[in-house]
Amino acid sequence: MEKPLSPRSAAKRTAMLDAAQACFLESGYASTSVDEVATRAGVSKATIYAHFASKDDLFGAIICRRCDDQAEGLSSLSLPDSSDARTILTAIAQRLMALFVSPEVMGIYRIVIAEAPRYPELAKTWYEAGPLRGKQRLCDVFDDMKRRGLLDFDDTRRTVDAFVGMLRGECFHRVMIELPPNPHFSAEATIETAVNFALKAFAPTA
Amino acid sequence: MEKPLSPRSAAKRTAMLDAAQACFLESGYASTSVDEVATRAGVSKATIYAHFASKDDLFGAIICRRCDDQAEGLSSLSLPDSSDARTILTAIAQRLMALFVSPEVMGIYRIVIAEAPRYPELAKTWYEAGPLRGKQRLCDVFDDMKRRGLLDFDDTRRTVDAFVGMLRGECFHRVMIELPPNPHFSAEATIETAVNFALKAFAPTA
DNA sequence: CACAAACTAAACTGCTTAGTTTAGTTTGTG
DNA sequence: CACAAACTAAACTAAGCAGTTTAGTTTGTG
Repeated sequence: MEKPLSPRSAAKRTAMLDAAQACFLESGYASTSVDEVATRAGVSKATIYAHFASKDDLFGAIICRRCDDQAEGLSSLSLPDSSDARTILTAIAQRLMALFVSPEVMGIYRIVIAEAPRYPELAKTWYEAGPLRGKQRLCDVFDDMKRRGLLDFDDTRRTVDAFVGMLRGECFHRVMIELPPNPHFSAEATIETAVNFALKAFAPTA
Repeated sequence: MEKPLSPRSAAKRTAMLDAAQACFLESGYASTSVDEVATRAGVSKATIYAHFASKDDLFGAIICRRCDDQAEGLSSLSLPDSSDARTILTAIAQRLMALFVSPEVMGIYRIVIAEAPRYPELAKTWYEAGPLRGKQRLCDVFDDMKRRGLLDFDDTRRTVDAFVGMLRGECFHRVMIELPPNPHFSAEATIETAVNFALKAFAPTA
């Protein structure tokens, strides 16, 4: 339903989005000026306003692009074909944790949270394209493990929600507010605790 | 090590901090002007600059005051004197969840996250006075439960971290980015899932 | 090469903001 | 009531910013 868009334009557009994303992640939305974005993108300010109606519109375009990326990234997230619950859960937790603390995902997370009260629809779009879709995929994996007798639990969605939540502890928060890491709460330790926790709670009794 | 401060001054100071906090929580740091704060506090702008060296300084004073409040609030957090693990864990989870989603705590959380990259020491101060101290208190409670044979686990801090993490799931995120609540992930359901999870994993075997 | 679309640098408008200054007023205290 | 500290309203400086305009340049295409 959209643009053929000449190759030259497309390249500029990408450069602008990349630059804007970098600026916003570094300095936040309000503290980033359109001139900065233009300079960083190697583009004139007039060009930015030829592509985007306003600074808000540019912000929206960035979030939407990230949503598309997330959708792609999720479908390529493959898991080991193991029949050991610990192996699978650990692999899931490692991938999730790596995602959560990656600078890009963390940066978007920070900025969406900060701007959510003023851009509720954007926050909604991001949340549904990212965390919600991700959890849906995890539900499929958990259901599959249940079917294979590797785990036993009642409500898949709530179980997955709790499992993912355990990964957002001290370690995650320290990255989020840029505190030095605490070795007692390393990513590995957090993952191990969560997996042990889950195995104890959901090991099949039968 | 500080100021006696006349009662008149102290009242104005409080009014300024209250107004500034409300403004920052509503609109974020960058989007709030000092004039707005002055108007809201019923105070002249000159008075603000008589009390605080800069807008940054004002921001810092707010975070510090919240830290003091948190420290007080935590020590008055009393728990039921029960010998049933479920009762105690549920009470803990309810209090934590109520705290997490309260507008004031949520507002500070959002703003600290958003501004953390630019105010790392403030974020650190806040984190240590709030979440970290809170978890320390929880560790005491968990240790006590272990001593009384109500729970069994290895590493207290990691266990508490995981338990608290489970409360920061879908429900919490929806509040954070102001999405309408999902009945399947109500606060009550989240608490129940987390408590069931913990009881299964940490019920004493002996 | 001619033409149109997309771009550029730079100046410009109009507005907002942090922070200061001034000149005068309120308020508690002796 | 006299005095000093704290306050006030309002004007002011200096800077930054979103967004526009202008006049001219690059670039792919027929």
